[in-house]
Amino acid sequence: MTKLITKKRLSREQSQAQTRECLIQAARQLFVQHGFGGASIRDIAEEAGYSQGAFYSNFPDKEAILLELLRRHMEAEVMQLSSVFATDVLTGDEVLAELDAWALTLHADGDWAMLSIELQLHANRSPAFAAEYGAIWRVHRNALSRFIERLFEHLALVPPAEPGQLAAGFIALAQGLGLQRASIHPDPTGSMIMLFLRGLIASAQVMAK
Amino acid sequence: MTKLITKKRLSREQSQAQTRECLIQAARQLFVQHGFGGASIRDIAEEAGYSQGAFYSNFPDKEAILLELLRRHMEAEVMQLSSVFATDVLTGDEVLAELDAWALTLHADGDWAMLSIELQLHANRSPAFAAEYGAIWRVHRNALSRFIERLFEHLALVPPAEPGQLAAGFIALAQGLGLQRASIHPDPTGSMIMLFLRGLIASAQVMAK
Amino acid sequence: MTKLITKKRLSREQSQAQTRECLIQAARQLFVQHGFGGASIRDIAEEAGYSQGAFYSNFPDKEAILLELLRRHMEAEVMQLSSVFATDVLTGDEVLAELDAWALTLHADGDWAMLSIELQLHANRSPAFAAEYGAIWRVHRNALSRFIERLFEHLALVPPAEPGQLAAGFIALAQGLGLQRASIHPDPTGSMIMLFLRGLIASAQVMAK
Amino acid sequence: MTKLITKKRLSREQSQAQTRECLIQAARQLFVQHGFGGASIRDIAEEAGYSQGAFYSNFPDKEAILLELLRRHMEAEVMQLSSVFATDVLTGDEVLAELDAWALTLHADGDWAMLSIELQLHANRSPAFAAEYGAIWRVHRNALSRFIERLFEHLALVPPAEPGQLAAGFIALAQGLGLQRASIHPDPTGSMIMLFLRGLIASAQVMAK
DNA sequence: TATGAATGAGTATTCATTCAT
DNA sequence: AATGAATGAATACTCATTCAT
Repeated sequence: MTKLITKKRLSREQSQAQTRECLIQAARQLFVQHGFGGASIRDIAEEAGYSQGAFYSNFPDKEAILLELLRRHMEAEVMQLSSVFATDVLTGDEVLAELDAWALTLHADGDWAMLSIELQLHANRSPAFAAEYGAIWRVHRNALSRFIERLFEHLALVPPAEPGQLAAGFIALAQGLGLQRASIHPDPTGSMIMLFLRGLIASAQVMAK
Repeated sequence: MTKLITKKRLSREQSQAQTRECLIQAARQLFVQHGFGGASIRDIAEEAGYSQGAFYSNFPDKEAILLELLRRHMEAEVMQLSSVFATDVLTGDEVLAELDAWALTLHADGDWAMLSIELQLHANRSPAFAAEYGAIWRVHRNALSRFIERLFEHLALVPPAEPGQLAAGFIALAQGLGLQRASIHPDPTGSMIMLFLRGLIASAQVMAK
Repeated sequence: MTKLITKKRLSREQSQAQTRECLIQAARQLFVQHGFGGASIRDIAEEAGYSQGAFYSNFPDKEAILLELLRRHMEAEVMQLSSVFATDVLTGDEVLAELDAWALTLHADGDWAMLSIELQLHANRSPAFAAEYGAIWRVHRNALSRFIERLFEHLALVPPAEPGQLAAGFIALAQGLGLQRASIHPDPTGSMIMLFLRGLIASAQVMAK
Repeated sequence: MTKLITKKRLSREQSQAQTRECLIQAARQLFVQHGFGGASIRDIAEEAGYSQGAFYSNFPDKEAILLELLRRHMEAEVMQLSSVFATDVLTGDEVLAELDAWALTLHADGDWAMLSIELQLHANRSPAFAAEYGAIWRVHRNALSRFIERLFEHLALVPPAEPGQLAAGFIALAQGLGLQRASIHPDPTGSMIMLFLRGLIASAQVMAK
């Protein structure tokens, strides 16, 4: 997102918020395209239509803008999942339908897949970043985990493994497919995830009364 | 692996092979630790105990050593898979046991997961590299794909999707789990993969006679 | 020219202009002394009293500073020639006197000869540079060419060859003499040029009415 | 010139002489194409079909092969000029015809023009090289100088300047035109030189009896 | 707040040269 | 005499970061 040239006078705060926003969107785009290491602050600032100095007026360093992106994604993700939880009474088929929709969502936001991998990789290397990242990741996994739990309850089946582990597995699958999608071939991320999920359901045992 | 200071005289060829080997192992280690972009040739050469020039006497550029690592891993992988194919008469259960062993292998080589992701990411960004990488990747997937095909034949089941796609799915899962393992928690990649595989088997239809 | 340490506060623009100027003069000196290939950016920056980064804040690459030097010389050259054209009514002898003065000017700027050769050599090897260089060179030759044309008109003589070719010949002579001057012996470039010019005049035919 | 693969056994000396010759021709070609600084020893050795070590078995360093090229050119040049002097009785017109032929020779050996400039430039920068180069250059100029002297004697004219200076002027002109020829336009070096020479003749005074 | 010139440490890569074979 | 792996210093160029304006 490039700097908007507007005639309306913005208050100081509004104007700063706009600068921040432009920088964040530019960073997002460039991290996705070239990775965290491959995107330079100069390029981010330029893409946003500002100077390098503007970057440092808004963020202490390069890592900070990556964390901001993570924070934003988490917010979106949480909202999405909680909207699924909103309607509490669902049949097993309805839940699967919801999941289908969620899987397609993953597919749609192709950018996020790459960004998510950048985040993960950076966490693997920067302990400071790992702490913040880990916390957010756990929230994400727990949400997915509770979802899976509920799904099996609805179906009156015993999950074939601890729900937390299944959740981690699905996140891994989504990340791995995202990694491939960019280069290998246009692949059906969504349907792949559903395929594995249906497999898990098929192999689950009926719950003991 | 640092340069070995040996008193034994090595022949020319042996000495060169040693240098090459040291550089490759140093590169492997540093690529895993800091990523392709994060590992400098200076560091690789230093870690190996040689000068930067020694690197360029052995490899045309930085990408070349990454490809060499890929080539080596593939050789190992292919040997491993073909050893499973060696004994032709296996019951369904025997094949699953073999697979269990194979899945544990994946887990053992923890480094490879990270390296594999570096490879994939670099391919996503360097078209020249992507060409070479893609070729090797396809070989890998096809080997796995034929394996899956055989497995379902043995079990007299119809695979729930095209074997090539299932293969890609398992590779994605392994990569994604590897990505998590380094930072999140020590998790049982192998058993996760078996879990999904058993699910697929459970959801497959019996083959029509 | 080394960085001037001044106590006076300079405005932003003035300070940048000073940096640029120091770099240009340092580059000029080192290109003359060691050639384009032999002068490193590190040396240029150091000679100017700045960091290498300062160079790249002011010029996109090494070629750019060479072009800047060319541009500057051309401006000076064009101003000089146009001042000769200024007074329109000149007798043949007066024109020759003007030329004598101009030829001595060539001699004065001893450095330029070497720089001019560096420029030409670099153009012979870098097609990108050749394009820019060629354009400026043609302007130079055309100015000289028109001058020669006018001179022969004044003298009512037919030039013994196309003025453009004669201009190229004089430039070649000046460059060749410059090349020798640095090492062989201190020789009077100016008078040599006049000698050849008077020869051409002597061998020219009287213009038909 | 690439290594010749011959079945005939060469004596040790012959074989070394062949290696030397190949290296010299390869160096000649690459110095012309890329300049002295731009041609690497690795490239020269490779072009000749040998290893870098072979270069150092035959020449102490890079400058040595440049000097060897100079020495060879001098031999050729001296032979050429002395063949012109061979026939002692020539009319003025015959001498001009000879000169025409000589001028065309200059044109033909386009390579030498560039090499000559490389030589001159390197002499301007390396005092050690300059000493050797200067000696050879003076021989060349003196030969040309005596030639010009004789020409004017034949024509019974007083040369318009010291013959040594005229000789230097013609060499400069030839070098300058050579410099331009590579990049600017296909130009008539030979005829340009004759044009200037005829001019000098036209402007010369008849010799006092 | 935002600018962007300047810094200094870093990058991949090249090269003349050495030396054990 | 010829090889070519290895060296060490140099090269053009990039980048996150600082700071006077």
